Amino acid sequence: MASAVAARVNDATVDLSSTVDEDASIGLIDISSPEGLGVLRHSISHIMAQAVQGIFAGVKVTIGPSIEDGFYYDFEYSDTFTPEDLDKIEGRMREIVSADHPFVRTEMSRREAVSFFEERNEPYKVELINDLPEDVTGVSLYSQGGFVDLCRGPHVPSTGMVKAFKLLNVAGAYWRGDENNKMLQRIYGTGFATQQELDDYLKVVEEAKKRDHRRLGKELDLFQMNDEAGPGLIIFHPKGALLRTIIEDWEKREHLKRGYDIVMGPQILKVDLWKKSGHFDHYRENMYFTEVDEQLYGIKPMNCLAHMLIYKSKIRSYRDLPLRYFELGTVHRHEKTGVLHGLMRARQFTQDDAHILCIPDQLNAEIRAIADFVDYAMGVFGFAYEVELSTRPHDSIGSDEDWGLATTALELALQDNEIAYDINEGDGAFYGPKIDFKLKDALGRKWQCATIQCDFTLPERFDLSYIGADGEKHRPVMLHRVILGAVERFMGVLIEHYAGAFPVWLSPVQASVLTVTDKHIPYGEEVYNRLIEAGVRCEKDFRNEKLGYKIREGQVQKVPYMLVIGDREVESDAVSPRQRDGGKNLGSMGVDEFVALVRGKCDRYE
RNA sequence: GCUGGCGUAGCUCAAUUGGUAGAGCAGCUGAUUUGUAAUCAGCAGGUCGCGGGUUCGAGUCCCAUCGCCAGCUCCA
Repeated sequence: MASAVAARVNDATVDLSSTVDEDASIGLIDISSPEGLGVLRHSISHIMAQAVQGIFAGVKVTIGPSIEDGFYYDFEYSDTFTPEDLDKIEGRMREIVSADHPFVRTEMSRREAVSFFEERNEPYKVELINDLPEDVTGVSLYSQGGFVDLCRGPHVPSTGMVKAFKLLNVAGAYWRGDENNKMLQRIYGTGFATQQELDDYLKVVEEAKKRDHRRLGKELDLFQMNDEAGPGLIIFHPKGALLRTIIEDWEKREHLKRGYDIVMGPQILKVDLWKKSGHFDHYRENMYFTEVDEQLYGIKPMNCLAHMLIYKSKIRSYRDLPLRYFELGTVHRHEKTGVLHGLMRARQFTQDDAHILCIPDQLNAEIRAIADFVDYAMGVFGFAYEVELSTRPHDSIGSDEDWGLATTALELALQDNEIAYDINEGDGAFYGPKIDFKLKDALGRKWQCATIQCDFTLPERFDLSYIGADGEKHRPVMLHRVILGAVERFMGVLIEHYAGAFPVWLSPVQASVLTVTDKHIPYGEEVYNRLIEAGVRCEKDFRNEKLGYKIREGQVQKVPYMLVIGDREVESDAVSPRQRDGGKNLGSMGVDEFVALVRGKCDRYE
């Protein structure tokens, strides 16, 4: 702990929700450690609050925690903060830092604290104290340079500890995260132990912007969103549609390998069926409807209904189960405009959806098989993922017994597969618990892709049954599950993950044939045709441009291989592939050899 | 949906205090025939998101609307 960035922390133990610890311990903490960094950022947020109140009269403070990549503080203020204001605030913060005010902890009884903040006209702080559990008798306050804040701590010893910080942006946020509450102004910032780390972080953020899938989607000519078509609707261009086709073909093969049946349902179904399923009552706000011949139809926001009808189309025996119905199901959901986000959150999208109907005894094996499938898929596409188990929410239907059974089934399957998971209390679907698999995108956002959900409701509502060995009717259990989630969202995550430079098997264009001069066009044409015939996804660039120009364009378009065709290639009936990654020239090889090279990169996924 | 910001050529961006819209790239034409990340020249391209208003005059100011971006909320 001799490091220059080590800081003494006045108190690392007292919690606001506990009674005051009279002998608050003095700890040591390294502000370059994750915990220490959180403390540092929290201290910076206090400094920011001090600066804001020093500059703008009448600002009321609320809360200001550290978060994953920095910190924020929420303020109530009559005017709105501008980017110029952020500069001003930053300037004032630097003054506070140079003054090196100590952070001083004091303790008060609840009553004292309430009157203290009432006097200072800080109603949000008063509310926070009043909402503490009844058994809390005292609270802690921290002050630095005359600014006092209700806070459980800990903090760094003094403002001078702060070496590197930056305010990033201002945005709205509801008081206590409730949209019925007043909207506050949230100032985001970040801080690090050293300036170098801050600079590195800002560079990463900049880098991440460059791989934003919406930007790359345009640059690589994959898709567009169009005002005239409508918000949240994706129009796939040839290369995007090809990428999607490659993914969907992979899906179909993999599902058939695993004993799924491919099915297809209609896009619209009579409204009565949606009433029967419960969607009309629970999900109407997000549905589109259409009326034909005085009959109201619901445009499907989910694919389950047709699958229910397929199951019901004849009497099922226990010998038939499990039945696994798979559909690349296109759904429409009327998402609020503010949540739309390129491919990641659209109003029309296609799920790699399946419904598995099985005997309760088969549940464990089915869930484990799905978890294996997900793990395999993530490996194939090159992703790490996290797993969460979401349990019963307050607003839910079904018996305690069913919930217990289903939750246990999910949990046991995870344990049997030795998968680490977090519990997400109360975040299940209203009809059953679920396992969520989450991927991280380039900006560190987590996206739910795969999910496995138990459902007792639909089999009940549709009165599904099978004839057991005992000759009696029994109710099957149902699993909803997706592997990649929505194909569109998965493509968005893929684009950002690979920054558009897809592996060969996914690249919509695997190779581009480039001629050096016009006289090489006939041989170039021949090579191009042979490649197309061999199934290599190929483009040709026979324009009258210098080679360097065409190479550059191929690199910008992230084509895995560029085949330069000049005198040498014509004479030897060969190609000389240039590799996208690293720009390495692979040397002269026959066309067949190159085809084998490309196929070798794709085979294992077929 | 909420708060804030932003909408100018296919793309990325300019346009003093309101005074007739400009550049680079891409596109087209021509010259050039070129060996691993941008050859040169010329041409063309915009109802400044859409609709109102203020003004002698609006890309610029005001109102409304649509869309996009960030965050919040939501995410059966």
